[in-house]
Amino acid sequence: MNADILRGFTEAIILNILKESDSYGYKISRKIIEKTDNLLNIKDATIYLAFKRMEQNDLIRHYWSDNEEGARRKYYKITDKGCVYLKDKCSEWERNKKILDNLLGDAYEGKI
Amino acid sequence: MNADILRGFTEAIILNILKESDSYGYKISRKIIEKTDNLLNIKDATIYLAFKRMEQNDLIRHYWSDNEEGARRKYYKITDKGCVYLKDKCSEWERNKKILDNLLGDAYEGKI
DNA sequence: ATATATACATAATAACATTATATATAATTT
DNA sequence: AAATTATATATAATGTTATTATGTATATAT
Repeated sequence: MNADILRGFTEAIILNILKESDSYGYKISRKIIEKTDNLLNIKDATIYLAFKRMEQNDLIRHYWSDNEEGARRKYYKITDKGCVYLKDKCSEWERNKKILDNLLGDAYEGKI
Repeated sequence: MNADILRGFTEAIILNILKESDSYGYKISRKIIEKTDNLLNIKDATIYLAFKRMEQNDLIRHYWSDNEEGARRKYYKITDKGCVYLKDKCSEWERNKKILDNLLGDAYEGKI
């Protein structure tokens, strides 16, 4: 449940969810838990902070939902810049996987 | 060259090198650069800070080299506890790889 | 003689995730 | 009806770790 390895990738995780469809904090939080079978639980505060950073960097933009009933929801939409960022981050992830696999490679005899 | 994804894994990288043979800061630094073909350059200060933390947690122990000529070297040796820690970190890495692959999986069409 | 490589160390800074806390509404349970 | 839980957003305080900057010292190469 330690999310430290994912440091720096919270934004990419969120962006990849937003690429499928616009969404909002609470739902994204639940989706990550569901998608990872409860192995990764990114905290609400982490997500809202990431939203803030990403909107400042124009990776996402928000709008408020117009539903009268139910609690208000702040929806986010990925921007073109966000798509590029996501693609770059995926490349970075592939590269980093190779690097760390290489550096830890021979420590594996007897995996999980 | 961004080492942020490796945050939390600097210690495992060092321990894996120490598992092969006792070594010291400068040499480990060079070895990581060499092993990753210059893709990962963990800074000296990062390594020495990691040494400090790991020695406090009894993952490694040091001794000074007795060579009269040449600059003095502080060698480090992995402990049993360090071996266990390394093994755990490798499991964690395998687990985290699956999680992030899962979460970024469909953003891949068109890898590096 | 000077520059570069080797070698260690610490303080200051930056970045990001978590915890704690606050607010508010809707739905469910007792 | 009251209390609890789920839904929903937000910020301040804290903790961890990596980097940059800086300092010291010796050995080697130019």
